[in-house]
Amino acid sequence: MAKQPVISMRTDAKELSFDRPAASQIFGFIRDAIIGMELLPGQMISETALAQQFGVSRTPVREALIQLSNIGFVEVLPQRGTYVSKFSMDKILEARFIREALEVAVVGHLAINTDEVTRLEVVAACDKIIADQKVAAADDDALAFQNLDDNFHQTLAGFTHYARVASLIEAEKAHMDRVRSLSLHVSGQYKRILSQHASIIKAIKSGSAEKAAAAMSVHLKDVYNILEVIPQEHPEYFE
Amino acid sequence: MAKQPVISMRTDAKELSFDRPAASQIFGFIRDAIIGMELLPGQMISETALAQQFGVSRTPVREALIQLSNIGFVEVLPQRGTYVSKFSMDKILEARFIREALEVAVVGHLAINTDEVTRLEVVAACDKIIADQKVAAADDDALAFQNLDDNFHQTLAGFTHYARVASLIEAEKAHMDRVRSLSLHVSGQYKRILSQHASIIKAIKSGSAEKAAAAMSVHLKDVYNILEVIPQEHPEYFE
DNA sequence: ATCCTAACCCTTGCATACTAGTCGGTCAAC
DNA sequence: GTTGACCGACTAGTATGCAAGGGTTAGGAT
Repeated sequence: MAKQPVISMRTDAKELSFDRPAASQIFGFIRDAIIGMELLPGQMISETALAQQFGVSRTPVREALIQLSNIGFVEVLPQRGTYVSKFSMDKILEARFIREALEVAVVGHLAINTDEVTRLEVVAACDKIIADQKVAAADDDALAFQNLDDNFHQTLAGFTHYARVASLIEAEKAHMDRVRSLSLHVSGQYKRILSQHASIIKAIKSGSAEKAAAAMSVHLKDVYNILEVIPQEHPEYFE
Repeated sequence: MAKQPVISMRTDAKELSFDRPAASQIFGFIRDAIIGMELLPGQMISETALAQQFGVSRTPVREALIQLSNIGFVEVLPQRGTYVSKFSMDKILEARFIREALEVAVVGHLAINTDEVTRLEVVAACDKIIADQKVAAADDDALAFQNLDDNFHQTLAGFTHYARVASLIEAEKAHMDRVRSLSLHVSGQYKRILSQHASIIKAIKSGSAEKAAAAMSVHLKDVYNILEVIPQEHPEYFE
């Protein structure tokens, strides 16, 4: 009946739970697949195929894809198709700019616009994360180290109580993580990243907004520098 | 046939052009209506009513409303309805925080990471806008002054060539403009705003990132201070 | 009069069908 | 061999109908 052999009908059929909107769940699945490079930059995404895989109609899939295009993960070309976004140096630099602007403001805010009790809470929470990161570094567990890095930056943003700031930072970081997953030089960077994290916390503890901002700025510039070799290694994913 | 008397079938029927997706056009119309306070905070929005007014089906209207909920202009409650977002001091402060972070970074970037030719272009473009604003202030034309203010900030962001930065700033500013439209004290502020704008440009011209950032920070804090009286004047729009 | 219940109407979420635009291949004309 | 019209198989955009759940209200029992 179907012209397509429907070979992979169940290949990666994900189970959707019933207590949450399907569109939102599908959004999460596809986003994770893109970050995890299961869906490759430039690859076409078929609304109908996804609808079959998830066992739903095109409508929720379509709504998920629109959301993904908002955060720059896919591009939808009317009447032509929907494609996983390729990387571009411009977009990476822009993501770094936005993230640096926000995170610098966050640590500056935490350093001066909070009482000492809160500041100590921040320091305690982040010191714990740094300690865990040292363990992950000793074990050479890049994935755990990565997750703790996420945790570190989200914890800082979380203490501002600005929920959207945290989610913006997370979104910008996700773009970087997608690119970074192409390269695994990370393990060589443990020590530098750890000492940079420590500098940021030290500055917040001392109540110096300038030092905190400067430390965060140094950290992010350094982290993004790792990405500069990737376009040559994987030109097929860039545009 | 219809249970509704269809009284206002044509009340504000907008014409949609055929060369662009309906959903995107409807998004623009509703967003402008919300900024212009034609749709009031807390007011319910009916998908079906809007579909009738625009002469389309619910689908594109629905997609437009989802987009609007992403930028925080409406809230959609499943099975209950879609409502224009009310204001809240928390959200206003957060919008200010994000905007300040980005705009401070923008002027800092322009002050140091550009060659002198570009910097002179920035200064020239902004000086022109400031001159126009002086005229608008002399005429007491608040609307023109407002539009030029938009222009000023968008021009600065535009020179970074980071398109998403500009659009993020615009989005955050839109939230403020919506609140500000409740109050028309603006006319008393012309002189201060003008001199603040001039300070920002002067700092960029001198190539001092610190001074430029500080000047922008002062400006934005001052502008948002105007909003602090509004919750008392219009508690019905706040939550 | 008060409380509980059930029917109804409204909402958004999803499914399905249809429209129109684009790509790719085939085949005829030159 | 090259070009161009045509046709079929895709695509996203839109229309419409149905399902599921919350809110309100009328009506009956107490």
